Amino acid sequence: MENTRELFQIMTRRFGLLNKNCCSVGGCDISLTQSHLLYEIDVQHNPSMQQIAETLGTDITTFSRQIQSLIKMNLVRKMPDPTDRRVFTLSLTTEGKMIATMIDQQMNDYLEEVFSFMTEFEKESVLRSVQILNEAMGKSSRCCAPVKG
Amino acid sequence: MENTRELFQIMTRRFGLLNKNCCSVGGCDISLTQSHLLYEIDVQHNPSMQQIAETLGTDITTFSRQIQSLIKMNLVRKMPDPTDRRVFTLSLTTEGKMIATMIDQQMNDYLEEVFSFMTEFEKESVLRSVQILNEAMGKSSRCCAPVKG
DNA sequence: TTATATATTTGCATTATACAACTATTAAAT
DNA sequence: ATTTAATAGTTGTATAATGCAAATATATAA
Repeated sequence: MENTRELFQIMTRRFGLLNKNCCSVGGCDISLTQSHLLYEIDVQHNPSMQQIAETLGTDITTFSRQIQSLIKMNLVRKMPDPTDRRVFTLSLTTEGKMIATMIDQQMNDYLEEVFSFMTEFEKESVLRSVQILNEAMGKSSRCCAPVKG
Repeated sequence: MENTRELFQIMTRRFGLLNKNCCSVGGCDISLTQSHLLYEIDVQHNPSMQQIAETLGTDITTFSRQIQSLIKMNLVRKMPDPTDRRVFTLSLTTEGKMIATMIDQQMNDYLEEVFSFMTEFEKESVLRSVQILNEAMGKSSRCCAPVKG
C-alpha cells in the first residue's frame, strides 16, 4: 500500500515540520527560507547573488529583497566584486556566522534524537542512503535544475 | 566535511525543487501546498478540517482559506458531519481524485528517474532507509508535532 | 442554564513572491 | 571604436500566502 511517492512525501513533510521549528535561535527569529540563505552563503566561498539565488531556485528579485532584510538584521554582508562591478559577493557577518552555527547545531541535535530510535547499523545505512540519494538527484535533469514557470 | 545536517539539508532542498516542478498537471495549476492538501485528504478517511490542518502543521485559518479555493476549483468537497454539526469532513471530487492521481504518477516517474542512477541494491537500501527514517521521526517528540509560534 | 470548550470562518495586517521595467556594467559584433 | 547584446542587480507593482484576533455556531461540563 505504501508506494514510493508516499514514503518520500511523508519524509519531506516531516523534515519541513522539523525545519519550521528549528530556526528560532538566540532570540533571533529566523524564517526557514532565511536559514537556507545563511546556510548556503556559509558553504559557498564568497558567492555572488545570482549563484545563491540559482542554487535555491529563487527568483533573483525575491532574493534581492531577502538579502536586503538579512543585511538589515546584520547577518549578511554584501561586497562589490573588484573584478566585475556588476557583481556583489555575499558573506556572513560574525553574528550571521554565529546564528548559522547555532541552527546547524540545533538541526544536528534534532537529527541525533531521530537517530536514537535506530540501531547503529540502521543509522549508518540511512546516512549512506541519503548520500546516494543526493548524488542520484544531482545527476537527474529534473531535480535541482529548477525550471522557471 | 559533510556533517549530518548538511546531508539532509541538501536532500530536502532538492526535494523541494522537485516538488516545485511537479505539481502542474493537466492544465490545472496546483501549488505545492495544494498538492499536499489533496494528498492528505486522499489518504485519510473523510477527515475533518482540523485533522488535516494539524497533520500539515498549518494554521486553521490559513487552512480554511486553502480549502475554500480548492472547493472553488472543484477539487474538494466539504460535507457537514451528521454527528457533530461544528465539524466539516473533507473529500476529493472525481476531478480532485484525478489530479491527485496524476501528481502521484508524476512524482513516481521523477523518483524512478532518480533511482535509475542507482544499482538495484542501492535502490532497495534507500527505500528501506526512508522507511526507517519515517518511523524514527514518527517516534520523535520534535518532528511531526508542530509547536505553534 | 450558565459557563466553558471546540470547529470553523472572516477582518485585518504582514510577509513572500514574481513579473516587468529599469540602471549599471561587461562582452560581442562589425 | 562604437553600437549591440548580454549579464547582475534593484525597484514598482500586483498578487498570493500566512497568521493573529475576534466572531459565530455548536457541543460539553458545572
